[in-house]
Amino acid sequence: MKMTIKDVARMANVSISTVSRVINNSQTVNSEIRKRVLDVLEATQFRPNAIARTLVKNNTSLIGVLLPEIKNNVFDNMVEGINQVAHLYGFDVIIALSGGDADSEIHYYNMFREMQASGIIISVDGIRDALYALIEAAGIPCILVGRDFRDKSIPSVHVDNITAAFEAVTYLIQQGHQDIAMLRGAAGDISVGSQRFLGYEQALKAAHLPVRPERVLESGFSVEDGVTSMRKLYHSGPLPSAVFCATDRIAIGAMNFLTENGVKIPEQVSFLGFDDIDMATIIRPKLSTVRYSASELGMVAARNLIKLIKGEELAAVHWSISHQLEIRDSSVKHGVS
Amino acid sequence: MKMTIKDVARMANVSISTVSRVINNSQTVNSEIRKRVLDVLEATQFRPNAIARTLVKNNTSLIGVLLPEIKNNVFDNMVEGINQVAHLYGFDVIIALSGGDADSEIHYYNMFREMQASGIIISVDGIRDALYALIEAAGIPCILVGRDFRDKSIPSVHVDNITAAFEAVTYLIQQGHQDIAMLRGAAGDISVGSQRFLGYEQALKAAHLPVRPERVLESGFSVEDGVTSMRKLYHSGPLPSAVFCATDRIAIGAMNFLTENGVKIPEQVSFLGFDDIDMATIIRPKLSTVRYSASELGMVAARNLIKLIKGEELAAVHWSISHQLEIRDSSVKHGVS
DNA sequence: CTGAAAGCGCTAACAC
DNA sequence: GTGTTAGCGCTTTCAG
Repeated sequence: MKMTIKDVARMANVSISTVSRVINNSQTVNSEIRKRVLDVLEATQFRPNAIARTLVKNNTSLIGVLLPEIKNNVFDNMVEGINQVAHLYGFDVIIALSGGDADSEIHYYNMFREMQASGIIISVDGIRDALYALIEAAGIPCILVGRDFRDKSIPSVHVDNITAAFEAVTYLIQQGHQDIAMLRGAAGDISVGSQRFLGYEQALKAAHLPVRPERVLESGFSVEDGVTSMRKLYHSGPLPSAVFCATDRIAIGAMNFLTENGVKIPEQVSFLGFDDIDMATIIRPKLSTVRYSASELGMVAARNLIKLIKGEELAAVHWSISHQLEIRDSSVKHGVS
Repeated sequence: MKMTIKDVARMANVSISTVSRVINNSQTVNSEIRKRVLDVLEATQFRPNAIARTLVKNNTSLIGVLLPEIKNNVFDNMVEGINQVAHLYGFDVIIALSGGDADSEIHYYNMFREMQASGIIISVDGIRDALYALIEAAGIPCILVGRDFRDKSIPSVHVDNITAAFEAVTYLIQQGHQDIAMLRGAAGDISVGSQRFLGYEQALKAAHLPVRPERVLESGFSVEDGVTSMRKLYHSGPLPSAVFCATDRIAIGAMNFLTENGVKIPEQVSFLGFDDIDMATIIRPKLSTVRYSASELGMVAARNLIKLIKGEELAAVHWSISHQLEIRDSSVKHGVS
């Protein structure tokens, strides 16, 4: 069943180089012979061994994408963006899922490397030292996506989380809210949640409002985490008048919890999320949120990775893509009912 | 930057075979020499070229997974299942996204093949003839996931869509509903939507209820498609008392449309979905649906693929995994308010 | 226990 | 325009 060029050559009564030439269209071949080869190729459904080809040509047209998970909508759109521009330039993209596990990240990074991938796009919430060192040591074109990695030297594409969060919270303040809680994601100084928290903090300070620790809840980034955090907040005293959430998923969980406990949204509590996932417009009330284009994130990453692969000069090392406030039904002026 | 075993050998003052032996632990090497090599390996962060290794060993431990998209929650859980058992057996899994495009499917299938993947898992809504022929010709271990492919000879894993839909609609009938509409997905005899429609039809017939074409709406499988279909139904006369949807996403769109038009769910119209995606429990009312484990789908697929790869005998060619009705808040007895 | 050498399937000089 | 041949980087006999 498994054939080689040699087999094809024998069947078509030509040399292996001739077969290689017609497969790759690399040189003109006598049209009659060419046809003979083509026929065998068709009849046998032969496919050249890319492994062998890669070995001699010493380059692939493969882009590896390393993701923690795909449950998150954002990744899906991002991959779509990557796919789109990669295909434009003739690159194939393959994806590996790390599950957020550090060992797995290293494992798959090395797998891409061993597969001789031309470039790698990594989306991690916070990059760990070991991976970081590996990327630098390996020297394969690589772009980080997601968080603001401006403190690092590896190129990255991201949303300006701090500014976006600052603007979101400032909007809430302008709407008259003074007691604004934040449901941030995981703690630690490496995560998206931390950057969005920074923006929250700056906005409050700019408005001379106190940052009260008891109004800042730490958790994961999931719907369930939103429920948990909100439950804590709910049982710890009077409700804030607005809640800023590090992700839409957190916001959705939190809103569900409140609704089930008879709290009216947005009349009693306003909500603002981040990411603008599909669900944001599906739930009721529709979620006000910070929108950005995840597919643009992917496209910018892919485009620059390809430049890197081709050895072209990069215009910058870190790119941020734009964001907008998308005000919908989960937030209103303070005091409105 | 890019090194070979040769470089390592030179640096450690040994032969390349010795280096290979310590990398692969394939033969005992004098512990002192071994250490010398290990040190160089560590210092240089050297990684062997998997391409070359694969070429000589003529096998990879790679499983390729071909998906139409990842936006759909079901795929995410499925991949998780695949990952889990693949890792158990020492396989790496890589994913490619076809976007549902026929050419892309063939392209990526061939890519996996050229990469010498040991096996391939393909999730397609309906498999097209060209791909099918290719799979048969290529002779690489392959498993289809998703639809019921019992009419085909390529092994498959799936939910028994017909039976599940039959049971779902029968439940609705037992609840007193007589006028039950169906929002099926895409038409054509190859899709999941068609099988679920078959179950709907059988249930009505078994209860001696008429299958009225004007109560069956065709569309895609998305939330937006649900809105569109429901709008049509809404403007075409009296509302049915219950609606069975081919996917949860359709159901969610349809429910949103109705809610926005002042229709009470489930008091006026009961809803039943299919898939039990995350959103089903997040929206209000919580969606009654047919539940199955997508990760089980993935696990069964991976397990059997690995058997195929190892040349072991398969207990069957087609497996269906179990399903349950998950009754929540979107459906009630007919006439209850 | 270690090194030399053959060869995996393919491409790309290089001859003819 | 076609065939012969030398590797690509690695593993694996086969000698020593």
